[in-house]
Amino acid sequence: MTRSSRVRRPATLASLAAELGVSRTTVSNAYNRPDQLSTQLRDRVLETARRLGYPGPDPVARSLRTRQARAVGLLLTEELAFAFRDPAALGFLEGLAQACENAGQGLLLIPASARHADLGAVHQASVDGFVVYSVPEGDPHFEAVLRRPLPTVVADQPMNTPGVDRVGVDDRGGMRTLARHLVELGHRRVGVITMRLSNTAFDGFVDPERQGRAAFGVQRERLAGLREGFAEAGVEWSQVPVMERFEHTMAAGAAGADQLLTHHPGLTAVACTSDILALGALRLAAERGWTVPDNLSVTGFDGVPEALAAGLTTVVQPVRAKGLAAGELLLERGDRVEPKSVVLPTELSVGATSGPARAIERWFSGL
Amino acid sequence: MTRSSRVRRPATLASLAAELGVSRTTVSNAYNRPDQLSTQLRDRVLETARRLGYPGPDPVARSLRTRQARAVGLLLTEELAFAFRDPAALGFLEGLAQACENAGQGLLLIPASARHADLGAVHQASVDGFVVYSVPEGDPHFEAVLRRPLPTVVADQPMNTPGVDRVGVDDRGGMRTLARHLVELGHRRVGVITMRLSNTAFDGFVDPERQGRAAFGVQRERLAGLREGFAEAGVEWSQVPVMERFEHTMAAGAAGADQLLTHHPGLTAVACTSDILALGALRLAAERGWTVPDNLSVTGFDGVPEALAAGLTTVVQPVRAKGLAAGELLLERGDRVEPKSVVLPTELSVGATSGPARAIERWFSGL
DNA sequence: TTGAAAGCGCTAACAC
DNA sequence: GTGTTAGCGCTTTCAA
Repeated sequence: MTRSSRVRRPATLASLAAELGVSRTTVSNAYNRPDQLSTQLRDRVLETARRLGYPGPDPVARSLRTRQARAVGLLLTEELAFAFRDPAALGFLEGLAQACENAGQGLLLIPASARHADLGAVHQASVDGFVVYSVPEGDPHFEAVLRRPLPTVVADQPMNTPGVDRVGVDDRGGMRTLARHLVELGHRRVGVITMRLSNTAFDGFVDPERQGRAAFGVQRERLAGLREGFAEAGVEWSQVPVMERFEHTMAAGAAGADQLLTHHPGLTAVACTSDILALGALRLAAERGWTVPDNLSVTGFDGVPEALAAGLTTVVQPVRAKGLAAGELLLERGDRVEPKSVVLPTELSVGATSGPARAIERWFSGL
Repeated sequence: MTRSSRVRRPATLASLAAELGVSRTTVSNAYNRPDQLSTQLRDRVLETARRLGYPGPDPVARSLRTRQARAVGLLLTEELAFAFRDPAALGFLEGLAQACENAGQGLLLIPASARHADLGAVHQASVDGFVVYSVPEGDPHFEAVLRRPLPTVVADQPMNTPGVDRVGVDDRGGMRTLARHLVELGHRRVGVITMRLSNTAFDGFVDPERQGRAAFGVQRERLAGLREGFAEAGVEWSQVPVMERFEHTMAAGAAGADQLLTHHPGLTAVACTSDILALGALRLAAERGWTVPDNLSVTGFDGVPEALAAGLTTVVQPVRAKGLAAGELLLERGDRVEPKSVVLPTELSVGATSGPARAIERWFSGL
């Protein structure tokens, strides 16, 4: 069978019915309700279909008629390829894919990076609902999703979208616990490296005012958790330098740590709002010849495999479960009308990168 | 705005036209051909749409009419979750996603694991074409794809599907080069660990006859490459023990190596058809207290990050480029009719796990 | 069991 | 710049 013969669409359900001398209903039934017609007739229909090269009911036409697409759309504002590179996103995706597979639904990845300014991809997505993964507040693609008359569940952010289901994790509580851990170890002079707070490219120190205005609610929450945890020990948040990095790579983490520690050489600990950034900070410490945690404590957030393998002290969030929950929330909603919010727990994983604060030693041994 | 009000679909293009007192064409044009009507009228249409809560043209109806879905379907026979765990599959996916994004197309992951015996997901996929990733010969889901009157490109396997585009890598040549490398190092007594040759669960030694019948063409090719490379040095293939493992995990690699080396204690090198298996073999060597490569040489295939980081001698294939090429082949086909085949080069990466054959030493030092 | 009729919501000629 | 007409291919009451 050559490609060209396969690519033409010769037969339709109607033409098949005509050929057979039966009604369209009968042909439709042969595919969709085998119990509605005799076995012989059904076999004759299927056999003739094969002969004519009829590939079965057209899915789009069927969708139009039945009003369902058997697929869920996934909106990420990042480039699609990012989803396959970022370990946390990957875990989420794996869980979501699992939920879809369990329900026999497809998963449509929608191209909606900032590059593509047009919203066509969202408008054109043939899906029964949307999962929105970690998108900043006010994102136009997200707003286009909301305009579609379809059920939607948000994962992580934006938070507090009225009437929309959400699944997230206890970002604030996790970070508060982490802060307490550092406090217990004696750390009072701490610095923070945070992922981007908005989608305008910026790298540098951010004051509390800008922190509060962050378009990424998850980062706001994680910073708030740190603030609360340190406040318990009397550490004034305004005295805690917070370094923002637009890119989310180890290189960005290293550069952020470099800038942070250059301007605040007295820090005994650096808390990062993601593992990737923390791994970068670790790398920088190594470059400077510092021993972790003797000269510097470094912590992360997420609990991605790479970080756990590296022994990073971090807050572990159940990324896979989050993806699974998002999918299930969407797929098993029935006729529920009240929006539902699921918050999954986080857990502190104490690794080998946090230890007692011993700032002075660094000056003797490290430099 | 509450969820329930968003979920209802109140307005259609027709009702909007009626409300406005214009024709449906005009409303359609307002969305699809802004240049076909005056700005004032267009604004009036859009404004009224907002007021009535009309979410814009229904994508399914539009697809039916225009005969395009702006999405490509991806068929993998494995569970979807697998795709997010296997590093080689991940690289492929990343490249493919990139290609889709560049073209403004969605990427639909189709649930088609062996678990779901029904082909509905394939039949129901609203896409403009399919990419099929590494599927065994005779796979029913794949055959269902072929029956759909849509362009299709196969990645890796099955090989030689008439009339269908394919992108793959030089599996055979890569392995031949690897074999020569081992030969140069003096290895003559070698064993092989291969990924599954069919989808019937089997773990154990496989004779050349079963090797030739393998449903996974890629494995056939890699084995053939080894055979040819060793043949040049006069090593008879029938004397080379080949161990098959159904699972594709490090644990499976370790178990395979254990069985292989127990039955053939004289081997000086183990060539694996994937990095994951090779990493498992490495682990086993460590467990036995052997030094690699002094007591045993171990090689892989793929060049995944983990393996490269571990210093594995392996054949590197450009997985990302393969995904990108698959997407581009599908999306940029124009009205080409001749099937096209793209074979990407592979490259030997000599790491720290292959060294001169020194079988005897192992007996003194290792046991 | 089978068939006739009525759309699902939209776009694209083509005419005005 | 705007409207008329004719489907895209299918499912689903409902009646026979």
